Amino acid sequence: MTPESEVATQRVLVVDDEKSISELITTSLRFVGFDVRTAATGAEALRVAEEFKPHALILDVMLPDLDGFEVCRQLRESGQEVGVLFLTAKDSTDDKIKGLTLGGDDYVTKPFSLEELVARLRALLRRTGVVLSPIDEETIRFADLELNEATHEVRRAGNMIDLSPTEFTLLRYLMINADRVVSKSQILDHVWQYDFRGDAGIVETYISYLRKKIDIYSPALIHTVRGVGYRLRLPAK
Amino acid sequence: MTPESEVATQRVLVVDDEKSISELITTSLRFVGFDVRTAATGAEALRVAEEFKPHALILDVMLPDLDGFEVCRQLRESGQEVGVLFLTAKDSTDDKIKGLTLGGDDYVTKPFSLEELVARLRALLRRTGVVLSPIDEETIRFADLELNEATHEVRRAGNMIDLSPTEFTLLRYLMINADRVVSKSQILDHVWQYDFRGDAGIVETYISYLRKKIDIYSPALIHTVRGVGYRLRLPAK
DNA sequence: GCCACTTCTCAGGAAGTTCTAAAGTTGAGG
DNA sequence: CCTCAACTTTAGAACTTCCTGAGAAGTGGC
Repeated sequence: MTPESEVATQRVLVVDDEKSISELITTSLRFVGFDVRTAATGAEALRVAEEFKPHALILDVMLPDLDGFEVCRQLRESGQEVGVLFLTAKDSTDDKIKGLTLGGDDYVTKPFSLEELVARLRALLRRTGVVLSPIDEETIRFADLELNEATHEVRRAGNMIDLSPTEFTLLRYLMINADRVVSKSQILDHVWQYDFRGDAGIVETYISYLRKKIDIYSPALIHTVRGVGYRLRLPAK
Repeated sequence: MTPESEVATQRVLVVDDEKSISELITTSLRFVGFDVRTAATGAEALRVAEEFKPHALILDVMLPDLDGFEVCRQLRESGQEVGVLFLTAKDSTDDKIKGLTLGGDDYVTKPFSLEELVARLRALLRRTGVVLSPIDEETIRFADLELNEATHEVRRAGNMIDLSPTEFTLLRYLMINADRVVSKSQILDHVWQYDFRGDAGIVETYISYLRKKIDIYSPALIHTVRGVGYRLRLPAK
């Protein structure tokens, strides 16, 4: 993730009772320029929201007191217009999760990758009309590469390219950091789920997959900087 | 490393229980103009940080009491906005060496070279918005030579030059000390990892590599000062 | 319940880097 | 202008990093 100059600051309230999770999210969001507050319970969330007036909530559905949906309901009842990104367990069979996207809300399952979370949050803010920064575009471009957040479509020189979810997230991370060298551990930290226990070797494998899909066109855009990391760049003059 | 006139002084807290390491770092950082304090334990780090209000921490993850992550957590909890450069063992199998590069933080593995450490620290301060000195640029220039930290690109008269990691670090050291004579042992102490056991002859070899890459253009910039060391300079008129 | 797809691990080999050692060259002092 | 130490350059051995293919394991669709 990269520091960006936001035109104005978007406020996000993070609600989770697991300290490690809420810290992870807070740190990342602050770094990419959000104004963040946290709450550990539903009651606290309602209290903080009242005076903080967040543009969006990141809300764990499992809270010690009220559940996430109830927090959301009460908030809306009190007239606050706010998009909500729910955090749910992967195997959640909760029916309530369904239909979330109808209301403009969205959900992300735990464990998530930080790139994914931030991308979803941005999409949510876009949908709910809170667009304060020019980086909140639906399409990211670099050279003849195009990546669309909304449709998950990727094109090189106009040709559609089919990517798996991980490949997509990795490419987006490279594109957001175009021209800069990113190390394998940075990639691992941002693109892979936070509970991934393997080593950075997997990044090499995925770079190889990506190259086979996007660098069969020339010029090659994904470059290795030996001993340092990878870099998306146009060939030097 | 060389004393530089900083516009204002950046405060760095070094936390490591190995005295030799923390002294090595402290001496180097002081010399390049940082205001440095040290702590040997996590508890001490928290105490010192409270009143010293450092801009950045250099923090060993292995401490006798709290570990580095815990120190970092408690510090952030207390509202201190501070970038952290973690020091970790190279072969660390610790699961926690995950997510270290989030939030603008970074890590360096032991053993490190001092140039590498200082470069990373500067990059970190740049990212976290503490830029007090003109040396904190992403591009260093001397004559028609350009070295970019973020892209790892080196150019001479606009031509891209491909350098290995050691060559890159050596050239950066010469450029930071442009016009000054640096001895072979100074180079060895700063550019090579602190546990390097070979002799200074290696510096001659790398100077030779570097010349073949950057001084094929004229005028030559790397000059030998017999019996003293090397010096980057433009020919006298 | 089978098939397609994705994720991840592993291992062999290719490529690049580091370092030593030894031979060649330079230059300053006598 | 001879000599010797200081420096330069080269070669190559040892090592590290990176790339890629193959396959196991897991997941989801139909």
